Amino acid sequence: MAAKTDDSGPVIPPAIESAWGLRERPPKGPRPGLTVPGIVDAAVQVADADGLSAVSMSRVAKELGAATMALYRYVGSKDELLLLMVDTGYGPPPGPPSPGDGWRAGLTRWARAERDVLRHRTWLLHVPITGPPITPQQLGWLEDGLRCLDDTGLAEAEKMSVILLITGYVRNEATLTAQIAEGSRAAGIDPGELMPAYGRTVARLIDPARYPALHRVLTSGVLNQDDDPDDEFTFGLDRILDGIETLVRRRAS
Amino acid sequence: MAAKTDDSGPVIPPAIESAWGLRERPPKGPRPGLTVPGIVDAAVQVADADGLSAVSMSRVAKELGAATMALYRYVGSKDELLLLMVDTGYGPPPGPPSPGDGWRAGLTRWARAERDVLRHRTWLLHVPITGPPITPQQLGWLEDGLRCLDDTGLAEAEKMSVILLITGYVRNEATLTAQIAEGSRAAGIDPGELMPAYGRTVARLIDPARYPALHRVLTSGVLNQDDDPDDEFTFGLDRILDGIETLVRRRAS
DNA sequence: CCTTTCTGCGTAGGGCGTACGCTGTGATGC
DNA sequence: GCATCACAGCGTACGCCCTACGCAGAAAGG
Repeated sequence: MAAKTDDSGPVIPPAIESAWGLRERPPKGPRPGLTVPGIVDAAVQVADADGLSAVSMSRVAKELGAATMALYRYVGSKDELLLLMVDTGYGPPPGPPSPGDGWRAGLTRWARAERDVLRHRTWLLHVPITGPPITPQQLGWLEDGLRCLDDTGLAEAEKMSVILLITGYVRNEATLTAQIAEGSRAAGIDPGELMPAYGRTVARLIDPARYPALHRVLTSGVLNQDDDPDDEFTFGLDRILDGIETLVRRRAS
Repeated sequence: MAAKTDDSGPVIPPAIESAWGLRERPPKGPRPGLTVPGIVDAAVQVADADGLSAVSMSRVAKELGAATMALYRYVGSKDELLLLMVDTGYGPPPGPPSPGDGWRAGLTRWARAERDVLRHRTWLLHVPITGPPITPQQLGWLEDGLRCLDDTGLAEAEKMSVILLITGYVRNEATLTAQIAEGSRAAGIDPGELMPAYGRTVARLIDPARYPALHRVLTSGVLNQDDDPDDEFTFGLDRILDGIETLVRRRAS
């Protein structure tokens, strides 16, 4: 006669249940010296400071003054810890759209919010994603995105596809931007100098006759001007929103 | 007075130079028993058979009947090997668009070609990308994509952005599709049953009052119908192409 | 034939994640 | 007040990873 009677349905990892507040402390035994949120916070701090590759079980444990294996009383595996790190790393969702805003303004705000998070925590992009969102804040982001489409007349499946489309774009754009920053840091050169250097390298490698279109891009000097990454982001986002607008208009008529 | 006098420009890893055929064998010393393409092919075979995580230097060496450290005479690091694996894994680009086709048909064909590759070699999605494309076939894909936009009147920078937008979409879509397949295999359930199971799990976790839009999606039964992944792919691609079409029209007028 | 230069690769070092089992704690039931 | 027993902490050990280093032997030039 326990409170849990949901034998049906797939098994949820213990750490996920605790993220939803569905886990109470067993009455017996010694008091836990650590907590799941404490461990996750420490891991996030390590990732913020030294990148995702610095996040090892031993490093996180050291940060907490505990032994490596102590963590495994709280998380089932490193992957589980990473899942919780993503939930914490994204932070609270941006909130529902303002009542006056249309769907387009709402989605723009939503997309920029995610981009801002990914810009500050580029390690989020390196966490291997293992499944659809299942943690509270992740689903909160999804919720806030879906709400932007409330008055569009799109089918539920279409709303879902639109949200997936946009979040995919944001992640992709953030990945590319982060790569440039990371690449220039690794090469020890100025960030604004990386793409020109890349252009020169490619120009030296390719045969203009075999790669005419690419050669035209290179000689046009596109890579030499360092454009505001914000403009690049807005360009792609506007293209996608234009495409969605076409669909919304069609559904409205 | 060697043939190489390009001291300017960034350093290209030796393995990349050999991929461009810029490397001749030194006249002295014992004959190499291995070749870079042979090593890369072996690594690709391992990835095809057992996934990217099975690709270790020792595993590849074993496949070739060589010792682990022998590989380091040919590739500078594992990352370099991964870079070459991507080049080989993508295979030859799909070729330039047919003369009669418009840009939209051309890009559709181009996008589907990449999707087909990523569907057969899902490990390509797990290779951490470290920089812009620099290998022959990768640049060939880029070339063929750019050619589709030859007659659109877009600026070179815009063409580049469009190609980035589409390849990003294709990768994202392929990642999601692969995750479903991988997740269902890991959970040991039918692929068509995974999303419904996911829907049931989320429905049990969330409070409908706090997640109204999400709750509406779940109760609409969207996740229960297993739609053709091809339709999902086409939906997103058409939205993006619609958005690009708006831009092309504006540039034409 | 000797020297040079390169290949193959054995050894070893420093990571990593985590299975297993021991020690001690501390609330519960008698 | 005490025995019980589930559980927290964590030390040890295993197997895997990448790769720096240096040595033995092969091939070609002089």
